[in-house]
Amino acid sequence: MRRATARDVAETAGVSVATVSRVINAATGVNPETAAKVHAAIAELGYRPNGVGRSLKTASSRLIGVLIPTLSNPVFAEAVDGIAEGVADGGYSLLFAASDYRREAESRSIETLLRYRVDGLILTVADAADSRILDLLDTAEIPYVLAYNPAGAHRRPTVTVDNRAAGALVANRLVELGHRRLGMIAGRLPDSDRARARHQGFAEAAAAAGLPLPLLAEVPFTRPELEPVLAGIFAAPDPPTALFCSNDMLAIATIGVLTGLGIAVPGEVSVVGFDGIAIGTHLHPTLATVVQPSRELGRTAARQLLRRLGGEAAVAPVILPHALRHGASLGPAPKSGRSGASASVPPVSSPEIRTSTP
Amino acid sequence: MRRATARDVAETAGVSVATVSRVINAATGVNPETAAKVHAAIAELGYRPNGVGRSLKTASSRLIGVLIPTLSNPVFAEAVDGIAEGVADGGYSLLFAASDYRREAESRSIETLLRYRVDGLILTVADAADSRILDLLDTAEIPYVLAYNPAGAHRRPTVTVDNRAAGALVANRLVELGHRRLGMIAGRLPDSDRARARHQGFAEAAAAAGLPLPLLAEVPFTRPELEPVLAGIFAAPDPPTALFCSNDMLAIATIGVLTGLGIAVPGEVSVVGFDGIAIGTHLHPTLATVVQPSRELGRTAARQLLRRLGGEAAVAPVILPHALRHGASLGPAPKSGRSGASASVPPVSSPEIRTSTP
DNA sequence: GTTAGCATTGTAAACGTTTACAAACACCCC
DNA sequence: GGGGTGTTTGTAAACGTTTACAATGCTAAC
Repeated sequence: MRRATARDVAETAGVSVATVSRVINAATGVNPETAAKVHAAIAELGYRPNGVGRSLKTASSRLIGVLIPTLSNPVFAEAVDGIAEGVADGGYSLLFAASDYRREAESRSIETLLRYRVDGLILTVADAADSRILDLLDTAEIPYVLAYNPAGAHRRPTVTVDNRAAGALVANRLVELGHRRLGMIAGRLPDSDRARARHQGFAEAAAAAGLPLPLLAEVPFTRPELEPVLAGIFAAPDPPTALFCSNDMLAIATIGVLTGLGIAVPGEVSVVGFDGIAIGTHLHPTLATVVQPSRELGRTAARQLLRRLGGEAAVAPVILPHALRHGASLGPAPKSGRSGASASVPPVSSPEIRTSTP
Repeated sequence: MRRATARDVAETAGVSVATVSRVINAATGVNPETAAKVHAAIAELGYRPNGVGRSLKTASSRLIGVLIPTLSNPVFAEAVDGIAEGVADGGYSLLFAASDYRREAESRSIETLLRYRVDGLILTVADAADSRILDLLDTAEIPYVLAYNPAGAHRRPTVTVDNRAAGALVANRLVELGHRRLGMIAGRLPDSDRARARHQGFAEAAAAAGLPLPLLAEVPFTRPELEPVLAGIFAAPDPPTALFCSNDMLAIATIGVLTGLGIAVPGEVSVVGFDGIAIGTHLHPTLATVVQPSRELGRTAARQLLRRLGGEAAVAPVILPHALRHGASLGPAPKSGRSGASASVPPVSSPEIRTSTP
C-alpha cells in the first residue's frame, strides 16, 4: 500500500493540500471544524508528513550532522549522548558519522553529511587549526561548532577545556609528588590537536620546573601497540617514573601492559589519564585523570549551534572547567630508579610549583 | 552566495540538467568530452548534489535509522560503531536517536525517524514481543532489524545472543561453585526483554538444580539507586552469596556499592555481569561476565538490513555466540553465611549440573 | 444596497533532483 | 540516397511539501 500523502489527506477531508499543510504546521487562520476534519483524515490514513518534501521546500532539514573519531571511546559516546539531548529541545535530529581518526574519512564523512543538507554540524576533527574541510565550511558559511578541539588562532567556535593548562596541571602535580623523569604516551600527535595541546602544557610545565624534556611516545589511536613501546622505554636506563597518557583508554591499556611486564603501578611508575570516563573510578588501580565534563560538553556544543542557527552571529569558544581527579594509579616517585643505577632523586623545590584549577 | 544547483552546473557546462544528472550518477551513455566539461563545471562551482532533491525523486533516502536506549552504556556504543561500519559499505548514513529506556520516547523517536523517510531501521526496543510501534512498522512494511532483542514467537528479525541460555549458563556456573542462594539485580524487567530472558534462564536453571527461587531486585536502568536496595538485601537473614546483574554497568555499580557497604567481592558475595564490555577486564576486581560480540552484532544487524533492502524477503533471526568470561568478581561460595546464623551450605550434587556454551 | 474588511480556503508555483521519452545526429549497409 | 541502428543529448513531468497570492463568503458599517 502506497504511503499516504498530503494530497490523499486533502481528498479524504475534502479540502486542499494547502489547508492540510496549514493544519499540520499548526498555523493560524484555519477553521476549527476544518482542522478537525483534517485531523480525522490524518488519523484514518495514518498519514505522516514527508520530511524530505518539506526539507526541499523550506531549505531546512532540521538535521544536525555529528562527526567524531569513534564511539568506542566512552568520552565521545557520552558527548554524543549530550548532543542528542541538547538538539532534541530544538526539534533537530542527528545524522551521525565516525572518522575512526582518519583525516580522509573526516572529509569524506562531512561531504556526505553536507549532501543531506544538514542545518549545522558538530565536529571533533584531527586538527582544527589546519583543516581544508573546515575552511570549506567557513567559506560556504555552513554553521558548525567544534567539540573538544582546542580554541586557537583559527578563531573557530568550539566547546572544550583548556587542554594546555590541564597538561601543565598534571606535570605540576607529578613534580609535587617528587617525579623528575616524566613521560607521555599519546596518540599520534598530528591526528589530535587535543593531545598536542596537552603535551605542550605538560612539557612547558616540566621545563618550568627545571626537569628534562619529558619522553614522548606516539602510538596509533586505533589498536595502539603498546607492548613493544613500553618494553623499550623501560629497558632503557633511567626510565620515567610517571606517564601521562593523552586519554583514558590509552591509560587503561598502558596500565594493563605495564602490569603484564611486571612493572608496578604506581609503585614503580605512576600513570595519569585524560578524559575522566566514568568507569575510571572502578578500575584497578583506580585511574588518576583529568576530568572533563563530556556530556555537558556535548550539550553545550548543541546549545551553541542551535543559538547560531537561531540567527546569532558567530559564537565565541566556550572553555569548560577541568579538574584533576586523584586515583590509585598516581603515587609519589619511587625512592630509586628501577634499575637501581640512577642517582637518588633530588628533592623538588616546592616554592616554584603551582597547580591551577580553573 | 547561493549554493550551486545542477541547473547552475548545466548552464556553466553548456548542457542540460539531465546530462549533469547522468554524469554525477556515473551513468552510461554520456560522451567523455561532455562529462569532462560537466566535471569542470562541478569543480568550478563547488557543486554538491542535493540529497534532499534526490531522495524526493527516487523515494530512497539512503538513510538508516538507529534507535538504542543510550550511548552511555558501552555495549550500545560499540554496536552503533559496528552498525556505522556495516552500513557504510552500502553507502548509507545513520540517523541516530536514543530512547533513554523510555517507551514513549521510543515511539516518538521512531516516528521522527520515519518522517525523514529512512530506508530501514535498526532498533533495540524495550519489548519486541509487545510493541505497538513495531506492529506499525510491520503493517507499513518498513524494513527493520532488531538488535539485542531476543527472538521469539513474534517472528521479528533480530540479531542477538541466546539470552535465556546465557542466564542458565551463569546459574549453572554459580551452582558449580557451591552457591545455593542466588540473586539477580536487573533493570526494570518491563523495560528490557533481554533482562527478562536472562532472568528466566537464570531462574529455570536454579530451579533445575534444586535451589530456591533466586531473589530478584529491579532498579531503574537510568540512575539505579542501588545503595538502599543492596543494604536491604544484605540486612535480611540468609542473603544471597552470588548476584547476577542484567548488564555490566549494573554489575560495576553493584560491586562499587557492595564494597562501600563493607561486603567483600567475591569473598562474601560473587557478582557476574552481562555484555562483556571491554573495560571489564581492567576493573577491580576484574568482572566475570557473559560476553556478547557487540560490534559484530551491530555489523551483522546492518548487513541483515542491507540484505533486506536489497530485495531479499524477511530475514531470519541471527543468534550469535556468547561465552562466560571468568573474572575475579566470581568465586566459590563462602563457607558460612555473612551473619554466621545460617546453616552450612550443603554440598552440591555435581551430576545434575551442566554448563552449556553454544 | 454597497462595499470595505476580515477570516478562511484554494490555486499554482516553486524547491533540486531523476528519468521516460523524444529528438538529433552519425554511421553503415544495401 | 534511403532507411535502419545506435549513441548522445534535451524536454518536461514528477516526487511531497510550503507559501505567495487570489478568490470566496461573511459581517458590519455606511
